[in-house]
Formats: sequence, structure tokens, C-alpha cells
Amino acid sequence: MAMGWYLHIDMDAFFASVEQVLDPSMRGKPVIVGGRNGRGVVTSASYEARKFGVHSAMPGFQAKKLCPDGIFVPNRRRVYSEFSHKVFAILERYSPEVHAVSIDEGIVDLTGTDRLFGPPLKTADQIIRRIETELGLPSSAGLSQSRVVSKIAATLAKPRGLIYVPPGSEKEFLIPLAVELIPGVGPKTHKLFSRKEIKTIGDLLKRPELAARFLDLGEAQRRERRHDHSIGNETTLDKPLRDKEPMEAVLWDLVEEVGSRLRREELYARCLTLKIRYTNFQTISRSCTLPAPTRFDREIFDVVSDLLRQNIGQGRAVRLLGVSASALQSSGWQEPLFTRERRKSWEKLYQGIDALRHKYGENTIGAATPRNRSR
DNA sequence: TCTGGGGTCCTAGGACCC
DNA sequence: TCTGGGGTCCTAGGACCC
Repeated sequence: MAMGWYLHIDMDAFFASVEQVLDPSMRGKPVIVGGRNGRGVVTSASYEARKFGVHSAMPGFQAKKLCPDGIFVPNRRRVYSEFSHKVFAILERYSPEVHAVSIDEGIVDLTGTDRLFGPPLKTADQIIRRIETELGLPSSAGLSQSRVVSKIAATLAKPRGLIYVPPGSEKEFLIPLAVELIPGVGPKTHKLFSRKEIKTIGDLLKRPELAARFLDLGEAQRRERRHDHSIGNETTLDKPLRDKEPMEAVLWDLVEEVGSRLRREELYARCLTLKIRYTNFQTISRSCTLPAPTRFDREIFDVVSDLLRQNIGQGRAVRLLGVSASALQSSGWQEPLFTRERRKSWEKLYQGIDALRHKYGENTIGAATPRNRSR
């Protein structure tokens, strides 16, 4: 089996780097994106800020304490998105097979690009240079014949590095590394591993049943992403709420955001979910699958406010509300309810007929229509 | 001065169907 | 007359990622 070459590109301190590109006075300085106004967390910290111990997901006040002279800037999602597109446009010059892992990470399939661009390692080097010269953005990369290995290599290469793992040396490369480097191994799994005395990837490889689950080196049966995506908005309340009315006001805002995003993307949702986080951080979700898909604020609101009504009370204070739409599809049924319901029942009927025919033969079922049954 | 907001994927149980 | 086995859909929660 011919092995492919996978180049994993990971932008360095992406949001902070973009801010530094747009405002040269920030270059070489500790830039901290997010986490201002008291609540909220850091979403990106420049390497200058990281020297002070600031990192993403850190509460803003803590970052301020560690790095009082840091330049705190608000999140500008749209701007980062634009830069992300520019980065991917560069990647796409080198291969038709580019997979966006996230806003700042991508996999370039360099299999068979030799003839056009030369050996993969040379191409990899050229790609990160080009991102730097054309956009001013630093990035790191990992190159190998395994997606997981390339991803881990890119992480280790940071910042501004490129790690190449030659074919055949993958295990040698992985064995001494900490298990937390494996994508999908978070705090919980790490703790579980610690209890089993699994500290390095080498330790994990000695346990084939676990290794198979967390480290798919062969990638033989790589699952296709379902990509049944969802659209949602949530917000942490300025102060905890107990009463329905103020919560409904927040809910309405969220519904409007979700509704307009659905319409902008020409989508309808068949499933709606309400998310509630109480002040003790317990988080619940309540979802509802609709008889017909929708993208209309009023309909969405009616459903989620119903779910809200059923899940507040007993004086429990709520700190966060979220609304999300899933089971998305590109068209809604616009027929009136009656038609729709009747069509559904017909569909059901014919499903039954098909099944019986399959079981007992084609001619057994002619009389089984609703009309005949009702007589 | 507690812990954001956007997501994906996986699991598990129950309802329901054949 | 005590009971299988397969499948899908729905719901809820949780781990994880950036």
C-alpha cells in the first residue's frame, strides 16, 4: 500500500499574531487576546506574553496579574477568519487535498506532489516560509506519513519550527513522548492513564487495547467525518438570573442570532437544543426534534422557551444560556401542516407495505390501504 | 476575582419497528 | 405463552479541541 505524506500546519499564537501584523506597534510585545472586562478567558497569547505564564483558556484576571503590562485586545473573530482563509489559500497552491482542522490548523496531503514541487520536506519548508513572507504570520509544521504523528510533530516544533519524521521511525519518535500529546487525550484520560502508570506514549504502546483506541497509527479504517454540523450561540449572563422573564429576554437575543445564521447559510434545523448552566456549574441540555425543520425565530423561540420553562424554578440560579440548532438540512418542507402530516403517514404506510412485500411476496398486500382498512 | 464561546465526537439507554 | 436479534431515531451527558 502506498503511503501518503501528511503535512500538519499549525499557526503560532494565531489570534495574537494577527493582531501584531495589523498593528506593528504590538510586535515584540506581550499581546493577550480576550479576557479583558473581568469575565472571560484568554483565547490567545503572544509568545512574549507566554513568558509571563499567560496561556489560552486562562481567566482574564489571572493573566492581568501575571502580566500587568500586557496589551489586552478583544476577540475579533471575523478578522482571524479572513486571515485563516488567506493561509488556506496558500496551502491550496500546493495540493488539492487540504483539510481544515480548525481556524488555525490544516493538513496538506503532499502525496504525489513531488513532480510539481519537489520532495515533501522541501515543499513543507517552502510553505511555512511563504506564509511568513506573504502574511507575516509564524507557523509550525510536522511532516510524516501518519496524520497523528504529523500533528504531534507540529506541536513539538512550536514556535517557528518544522519536524520531519522519516518513514519507519514513527514509533521511535513517539515512544519517549508524554501521553498528553496525543490528540484526544485531555485531562480526564490523562488522569486515568496516570493511575495505570502510563506516562509516555511508549507505555501506552505496551497496552495494545488502549493504544488502538487512542493512537490510530495505521489509519486504515479512518472514519469519514459526518459533518452534520450545528449552529449555536450561548452567553454567560452578566449576573445570575432566577426568573423566567429576564431569561426569556436573553433567550430571544440568542434565538435571533441562531435564526439569522441559519437563514444566512440557507439551512433549516430539525433539532433544537437549550443549554443551561447553573451557578454551581452543573450544565444540562434539553433538546427537541421538530416535526418539520425551521429557521424562523418565532418558531425557535417557542420551542426553546418551552424547554426553559420546564427546567428552571426551585430558585436555582442560572449563569449561562445557550441555544443551538442541529440536524441541519438545506430545505424545509413548506407545505401546510395537514399535507405534511398526511404525507408522513403515507410514507409510514408505504414503509410497512414495502417491508411486508419483502417478507411475503409482491402480491400479498394490495388491499392494505387506509381506505380499505377503515371500511 | 472563579471557570468564554464556538464546535465535534462518542456513548448509552429507551422507544419503536420488523 | 416468557421471548431473539437486528436496526433506527431520539435524548442527555460528557470528553475534548481551538
